[in-house]
Amino acid sequence: MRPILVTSALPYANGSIHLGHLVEYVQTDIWVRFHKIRGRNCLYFCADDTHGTPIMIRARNEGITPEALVERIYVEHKTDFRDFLIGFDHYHSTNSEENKILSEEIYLANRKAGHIHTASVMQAYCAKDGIFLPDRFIRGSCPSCGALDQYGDSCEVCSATYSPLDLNEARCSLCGTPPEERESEHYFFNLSNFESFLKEWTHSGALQVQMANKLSEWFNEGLKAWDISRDGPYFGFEIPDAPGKYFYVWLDAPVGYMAASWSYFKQHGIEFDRYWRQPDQVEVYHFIGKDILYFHTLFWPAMLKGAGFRTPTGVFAHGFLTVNGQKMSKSRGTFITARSYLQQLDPEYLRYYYAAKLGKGVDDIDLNLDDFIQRVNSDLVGKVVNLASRTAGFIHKHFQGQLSRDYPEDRGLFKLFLDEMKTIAEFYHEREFARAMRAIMNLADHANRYVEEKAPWTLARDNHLKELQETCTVALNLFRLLMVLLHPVLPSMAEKTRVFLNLQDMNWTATLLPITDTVIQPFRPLMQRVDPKKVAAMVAASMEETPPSAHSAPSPVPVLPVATEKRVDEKPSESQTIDMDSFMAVDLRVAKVIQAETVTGADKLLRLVLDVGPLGVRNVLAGIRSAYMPEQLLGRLVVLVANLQPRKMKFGVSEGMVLAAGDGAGGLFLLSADSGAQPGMRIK
RNA sequence: GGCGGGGUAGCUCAGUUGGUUAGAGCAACGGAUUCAUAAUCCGUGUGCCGGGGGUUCAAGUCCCCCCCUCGCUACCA
Repeated sequence: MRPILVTSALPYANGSIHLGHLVEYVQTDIWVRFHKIRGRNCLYFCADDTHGTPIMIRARNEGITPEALVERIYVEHKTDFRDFLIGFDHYHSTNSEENKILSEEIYLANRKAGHIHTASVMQAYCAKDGIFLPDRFIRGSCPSCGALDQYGDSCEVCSATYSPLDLNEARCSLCGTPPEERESEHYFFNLSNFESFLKEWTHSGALQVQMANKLSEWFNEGLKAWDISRDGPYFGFEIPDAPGKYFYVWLDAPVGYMAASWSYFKQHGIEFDRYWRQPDQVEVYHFIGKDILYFHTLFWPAMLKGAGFRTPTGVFAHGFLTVNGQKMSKSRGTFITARSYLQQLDPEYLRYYYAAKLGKGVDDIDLNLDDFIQRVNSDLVGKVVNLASRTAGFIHKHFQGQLSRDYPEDRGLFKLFLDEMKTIAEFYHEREFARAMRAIMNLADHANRYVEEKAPWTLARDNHLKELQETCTVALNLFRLLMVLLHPVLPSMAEKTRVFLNLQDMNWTATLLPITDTVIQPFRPLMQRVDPKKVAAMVAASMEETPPSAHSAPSPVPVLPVATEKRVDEKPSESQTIDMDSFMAVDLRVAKVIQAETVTGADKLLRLVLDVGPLGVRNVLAGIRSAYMPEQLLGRLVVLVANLQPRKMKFGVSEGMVLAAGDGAGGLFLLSADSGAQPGMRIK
């Protein structure tokens, strides 16, 4: 079996770990632990994602350096993960030497291969703060509905999307200064160069079907070049040969997977290239949330491919977390951090509950707190722990902790369990944890039924000691198998079980033999039931916590920054020649603007009513509001594409298109016909 | 607005290529039991399978329309 390398997405070093993040880390950790206890060579890596404007700003607000902030968060994250029993082999940081070296290497290799180009970009710039402002750092009133204090990219009230430069009364959210437009040279990664490779890769079985389908939507829309640079000051790595330009945080974030492993390999004498250059040697899997699919299934494999590295064997996406059926919310107290959870509750409750909900798909999962209490108590305490609790007493009371010399007749239960374990192993491997948990609890029911029917309390009363000892030996053996099965989910309880039963380990080997003729420890509660009061206390405490800053917006998923800046691609598209017929297929006409008006709710459109002579009157929605006032268009002659398929839009049907020149960045210039031309004349 | 995923018992969810009286766990209710962290065991479901049409001998499962919900995406024509 080839070794496997597994990662979870890197949490952003701008905030605390919360229950939404933990879905992914718990899911990955269970999968990794499963493979490990079955003896497979498996390594699990992760790191803090440390770069970008939000980190820089937060550090500035706190009056510390970004490095100091990142270091502090690193310790916090690491502690949270440790306490949730997430067993990384190494937890690293993207702000590391390894990451810098690898990011540069990947960039330079791609540049050498011709996958990088530059282009000019218009962006909002705050002169006072001296930085280019990401969309989320600009606030103003929505140009569409007028709602106050909205982000620069979309309106939370009417859900309109727009450019930050279109906001009314736009202000830098840091200092309140109105931003100015400024041009800057940016570096782009030519994603479209990888289209055929990506199409092949995404259908190679590396992805879940739902994900592959989503990908084909993106392919249909066309792959766009990716803006990978940001202007300084920016907390990140400076781009080689480009002073003042930095890698966009999303460029070096996934490289963090490699950097983390490299750091580990150096300490353990493992060859880096074996893992990252030779796809036939090792399997590489990334666990991610479905929100960052784009980065992991397009940019990331393309970057790796372009730089001559191997690509991932699989990318597994999961859904979002809701709490009590709704988005996590601070006002409802359901935005719960890892730490507030731990202050009240046992991490294994949550690990089990998530396991009981998770499948291989990308569906969202719901943490219903009442269900959580019932489910954990009933399954873990009532069924599993109870099995040991109800039989161990007899073993100590009557046999000084000694199990039967030989494994007794057990109605075939031990064998049944072993057989079922094969199915359950398959479930684990397929990430069908919910099915696995159901199958395990079904076995627990079998075991409890056995105890019920043998009625050891009656055997004790009637002094049938041999049978009593045998019955309890069987029950404890079944309990042990259950705990081996649950080991990936409940590592701490598995360890307590190991001590309790005096076992060498709790591994899941192919040849599990019954334990007999041995002395076990006195039973001690292996898990306390969930106390509803503590759950309530946790919610209450989460309700009191006010958001530390406006920028850590609540989100049900691991949040990483997303590129949203507008960009201008200077590179002319590959122009092919067309024949005369193709050109003549376009029916261009002179048209006269007889009416022009703004469109309510649309900040880029003008509604034009055009006189096209013999063709009648046309209604056209044109995206030219940024350059023209309606009044100045009245009576003007323009060029109309008359046979364009009518387009139904949110604001009505557009029956054609008026031609204008523009580079997408700044100006927009309508074409017109010389005086003397008449509406409806054909242009050719 | 467009695209995609959902909508199945009080709760959380399964339901294979359409085929017998639609399932599981938890909760609830009735009974048993008392070894066990008020745990366990037996028994109990009149669920318009979101609504309405349609195809079919037969539809939760296929087709069309609508409603609700979540996500992505849109001011471009």
